[in-house]
Amino acid sequence: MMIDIKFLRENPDAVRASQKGRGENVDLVDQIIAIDEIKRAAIAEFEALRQEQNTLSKSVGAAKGDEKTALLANAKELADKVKAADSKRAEVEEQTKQLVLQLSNLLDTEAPIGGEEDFVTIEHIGTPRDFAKDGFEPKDHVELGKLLGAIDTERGAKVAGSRSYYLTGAGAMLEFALVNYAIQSALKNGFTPVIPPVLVNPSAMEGTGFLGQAAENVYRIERDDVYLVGTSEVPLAAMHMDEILPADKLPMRYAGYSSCFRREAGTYGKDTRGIIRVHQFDKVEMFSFCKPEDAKEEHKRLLQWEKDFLNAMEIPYRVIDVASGDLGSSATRKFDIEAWIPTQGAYREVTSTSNCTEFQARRLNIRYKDADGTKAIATLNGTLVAIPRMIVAILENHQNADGTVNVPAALQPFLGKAKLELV
RNA sequence: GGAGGAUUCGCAUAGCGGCCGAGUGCGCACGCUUGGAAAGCGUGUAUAGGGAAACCUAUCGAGGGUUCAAAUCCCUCAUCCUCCGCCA
Repeated sequence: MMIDIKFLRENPDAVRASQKGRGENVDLVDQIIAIDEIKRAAIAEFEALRQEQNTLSKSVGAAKGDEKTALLANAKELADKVKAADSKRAEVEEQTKQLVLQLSNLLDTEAPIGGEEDFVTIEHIGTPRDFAKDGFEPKDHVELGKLLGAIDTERGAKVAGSRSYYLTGAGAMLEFALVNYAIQSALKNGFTPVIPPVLVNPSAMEGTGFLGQAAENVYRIERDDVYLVGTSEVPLAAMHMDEILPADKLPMRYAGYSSCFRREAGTYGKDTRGIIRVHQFDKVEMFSFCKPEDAKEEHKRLLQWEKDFLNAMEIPYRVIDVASGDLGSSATRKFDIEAWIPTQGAYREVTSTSNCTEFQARRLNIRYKDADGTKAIATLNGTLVAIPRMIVAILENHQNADGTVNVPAALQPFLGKAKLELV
């Protein structure tokens, strides 16, 4: 399930409003309410018959002789009825489940309503550099990557097709430095570092909500019925699938480092140059399990840690509150951080944090337990660093007239140098 | 890829057609006992669904089958362990 069916039964208007805000199917709500009633009737009927059968079966065991023969005849007839009622119940339950799975998460009432363009800018941090004042035209990351021997997109395309690349020399070292710095900050903030599987089974994919509208962007290995994850959010969320977590351990925070795979279907014209949009990249992802009542606070914390990272990289950026139509089915609210990319004269998404409330947890059957019993848990995720886009931002923002690039102070200990030199 | 074994309530196990939602030990919680603690004693200790409630229903890796009745019998699948092969 995703939305709590009891909640839906009692607050159908709230669910309708949410679906409408996302630009998704509103009628679904009424279809579900209708079939839910049929389902409950079917359950009641099955259970009544089953109860009768259980009682009768017990008396068969105790009876002897003629009495037993007579009871057996009755019991046989009843068994058929039970079987019929049971398959009816199973059928209706499955139909209900399929419909409920189509519902997206309930929108946060504070999330802006609208499409991709209707985001609200929350703040700007830092000032885009004035290259005119510095007296040179900025080079883009592709050119810088070549001069530094850091990025090789031509050979990437030769070997693996479009949207593929090699990180070499300083580029590869930059990745290691970024990952090490990210993991070190995550450790400070109470995260457990994780290297998760990137090849997962359908239930993990389904549970995290990536087989809905997002399915087009997922690589599937048909022969073995497994998927390549587009983010370590998937294995991190599914890690506790079918588990009950102890309340006193919450929040549980994981920092996953993994490769991410995206088909990028339907983006043919977009970002064809460089490594802004690629089929494979590495990323450090924050993931948190917490009590639903703490989720909003946790979301703010994730956002703050993302900001801390950008600040440490000394890159100007803005924070946006993503609008309802552009949220993804799991998220109730999403904040993106967009870094300033000088050669594009634009802010481009580098990290993103979503509050999924109980949506994923309900589908993955993850709960927590305290003194009062077991309850729904909330999940949240946020990018600490997505390597290629961060490399783009660093190269372009910190370049010098000769093509060398200054290394942000925070990265210098990890990279062992203050400047990337030409090769 | 081939052969065998396993999968039961947090953990370890018992159960091999009805008296089993399930016994025992450990663990855990509460209480008694104690100057305090340990030991001892007692009680409790899954999850989900339906119902206003009493209560009922489901779940012994998953799914199907046999049967009036399945943890127990049969089939399929998954995972783990051991051995063989292959690869590193």
